[in-house]
Amino acid sequence: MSKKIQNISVDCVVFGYDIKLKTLNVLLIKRYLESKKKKVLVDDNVLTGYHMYEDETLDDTASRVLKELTGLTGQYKQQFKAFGNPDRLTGKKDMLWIKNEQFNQRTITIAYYFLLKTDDVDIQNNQHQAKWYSVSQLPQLGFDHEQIIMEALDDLKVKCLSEPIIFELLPNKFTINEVQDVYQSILSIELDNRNFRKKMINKKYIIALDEKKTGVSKKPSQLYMFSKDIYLKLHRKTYLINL
Amino acid sequence: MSKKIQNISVDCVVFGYDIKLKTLNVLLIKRYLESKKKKVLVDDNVLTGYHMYEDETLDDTASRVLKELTGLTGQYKQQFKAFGNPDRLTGKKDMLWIKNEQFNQRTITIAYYFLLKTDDVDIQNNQHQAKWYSVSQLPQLGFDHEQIIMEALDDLKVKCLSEPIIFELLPNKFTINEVQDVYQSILSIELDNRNFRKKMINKKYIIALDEKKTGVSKKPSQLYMFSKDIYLKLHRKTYLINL
DNA sequence: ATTATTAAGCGTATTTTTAACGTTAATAGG
DNA sequence: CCTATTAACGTTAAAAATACGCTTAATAAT
Repeated sequence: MSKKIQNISVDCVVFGYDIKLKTLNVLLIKRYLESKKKKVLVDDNVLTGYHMYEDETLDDTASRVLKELTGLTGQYKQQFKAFGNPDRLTGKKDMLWIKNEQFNQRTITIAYYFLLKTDDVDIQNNQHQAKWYSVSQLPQLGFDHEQIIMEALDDLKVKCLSEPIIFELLPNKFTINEVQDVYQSILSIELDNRNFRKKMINKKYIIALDEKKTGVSKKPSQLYMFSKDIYLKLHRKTYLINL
Repeated sequence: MSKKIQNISVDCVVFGYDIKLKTLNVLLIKRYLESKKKKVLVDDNVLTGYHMYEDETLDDTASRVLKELTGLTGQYKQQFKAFGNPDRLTGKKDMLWIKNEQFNQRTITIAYYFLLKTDDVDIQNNQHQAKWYSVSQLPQLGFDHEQIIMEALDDLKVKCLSEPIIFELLPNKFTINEVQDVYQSILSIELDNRNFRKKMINKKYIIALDEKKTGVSKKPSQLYMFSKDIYLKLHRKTYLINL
């Protein structure tokens, strides 16, 4: 077993999109304070994160965090920022009693976010009591984790406008309106359905299937899939100065 | 004096724009290997970076690196990625002799880039023998520093298209053609001068001065300045899905 | 069975932006 | 005074974004 690196951790913002409720969520766990003498439940929530091992890459550590939390592997992940203010772990007054036992050293955390579907996570049988929270209604958060989530969301907002990562949040087969809903959830805006639809259908890498989605809505809706192959073939970067 | 954190460093990619040569450059120093017994000059170049101190923020450390290297403070800086592969410091064979003395521990580095003008740095009286190298003709680089520079450049390419950071590389008063040259240097592309000029002049935050630049070229050229105030007032983000 | 409701989907006019390229203007140097 | 050179203005056509009217096919209510 490889050695833990004590002062470096990887924290993961696990974004999960709920296709039925049309909400972007974050997976959070309850926080415990542990010292040699006692273990106390704190009344707030935190991201999951682990310390790095000596022989791991940063990406490895992030993947390990996700796997232990959700059982999932191979999901889209993105390192977006390192956090390391000296007071980031000791901001709260209720933690002073434990300060010298657990937090006698600075911890720098490298923050990642993951993109997946809430449906893919079995939230019931979960040792960490993990729960989904809508990004628009976050509960009380521990440490600097609210800041970390907000900066993850900012990065996601920028990135989803220029890269097709939105499809990481949807099933393989989706309707145009479902894509629109994802954008609206992430960006907190309203889009014109007719113009959005036109734009999407014109993309060569959005492929109409011989299949319709029935039952859910009034009129059955056309199903599409995203072809990463076609996207990659067509997209050598075009530079558009847009200040 | 505060304690050094042994396994966390901040490496800085110092981008300097040379307005006369129209090149984007990186400031590099010669690499030395130091052990208790000897100090040897290695035949390659590296970025500057220091270990963090216990009471510093990451931004503080980055600013300290730049100040010690160039004497400058308050320059534009951007944290862009953390690097931490287990083998990142020990890739080269010539370093095996020193491996167990200096590099017995993993070092994670948080990488920043800075934007400034080559003119602002006094390269002559420099204790580190720092030198500018064009990003298109980089010399032999130590560790994983070539990768770090390339990823910094990638980030800069993306960011300069959506934020007005280009002006960090230019003097307060500049011509439209000088702005175009910066874009061309960073992006390695050619732009149509007439269309570029039109686009720039139409921006409300690009302000024509009562002054012309003479002597350098044939026809005297109009000088402009960038107003950050106006930019910030006008720019609530507009969302343009551009996949 | 008929009708109202609702989400899906098509179409068209207007404005804005991009892209391609022709032309004129002001200087330095001979 | 002529020429080379860089600055700067202008025109046009194509493409993209925006705004908005209208039809269609299902389900739910009467």
